[in-house]
Amino acid sequence: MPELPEVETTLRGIAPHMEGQVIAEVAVRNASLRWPVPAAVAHAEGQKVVACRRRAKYLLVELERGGLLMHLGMSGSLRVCNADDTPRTHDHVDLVLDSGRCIRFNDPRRFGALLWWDRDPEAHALLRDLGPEPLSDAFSGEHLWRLSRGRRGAVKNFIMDGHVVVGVGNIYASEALFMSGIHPARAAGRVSRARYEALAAAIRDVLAHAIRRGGTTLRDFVDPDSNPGYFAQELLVYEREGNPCLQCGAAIRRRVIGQRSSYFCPKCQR
DNA sequence: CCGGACTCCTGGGTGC
DNA sequence: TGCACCCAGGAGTCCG
Repeated sequence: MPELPEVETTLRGIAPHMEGQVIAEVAVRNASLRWPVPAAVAHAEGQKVVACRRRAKYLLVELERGGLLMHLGMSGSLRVCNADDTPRTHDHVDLVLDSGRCIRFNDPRRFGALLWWDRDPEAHALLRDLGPEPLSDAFSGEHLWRLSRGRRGAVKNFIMDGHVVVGVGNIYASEALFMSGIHPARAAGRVSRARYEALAAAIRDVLAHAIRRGGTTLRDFVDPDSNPGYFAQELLVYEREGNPCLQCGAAIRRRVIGQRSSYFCPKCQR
């Protein structure tokens, strides 16, 4: 899944198929996702898709009245197919369009979500308290620096906290900290303002680059038209434990921080 | 408010 | 081949 670049790639894949189309049917084969898929998703039927958007890693399908909120969790994906294509294992929900095409939600681990909202998705409990988008003007080194004062938790956990900034998942957190020379376990409150400027720039760069490349392909990510992403081979530290740092040659280390694997260069990152 | 642990679930890889 | 075990991209929730 889906870190932010994969979600953005997914959005760009489905939007042209959905916008302006009427949703003929929401076919739920398995409602037990992270939260039970509510019966209210049927309100989408007969409605035209006004726009598809993304907020953090949530996909928003805006209809004339209300809309759908989707999250891909750790293993979810959407693909575009024909409504009469035979469903595969873990194909839990279809958004069938009047065009005869179908947006099919597949999620082996079922950590994903499909919810309904009535008005103003930004006010939804899941979206309300989120931090800025990393590729927006509201995100900066100054923002990170200000929020981090006095915080003693690891900087890696800090930048992965959606209340601070959205969309920085485990892979890109490791990558951005390497790019800015900051040790992932350093206390967030003990990183200087100048280094937060470098970190914010690295977060932007790594996410923007991954989006341009169509998302990472850590294991089996495919975009909605079933093309794989091509970013994985460019990762600098992630899953490179024991391999030489591309900057200094020291062995990359792996360490669990906040229950997640973190990769870093012990010489380049302080 | 903050930080850490736990939780949901399936599947792929590894080692015996 | 079988099986036990470990690990995995998220993030809400609970508890101290």
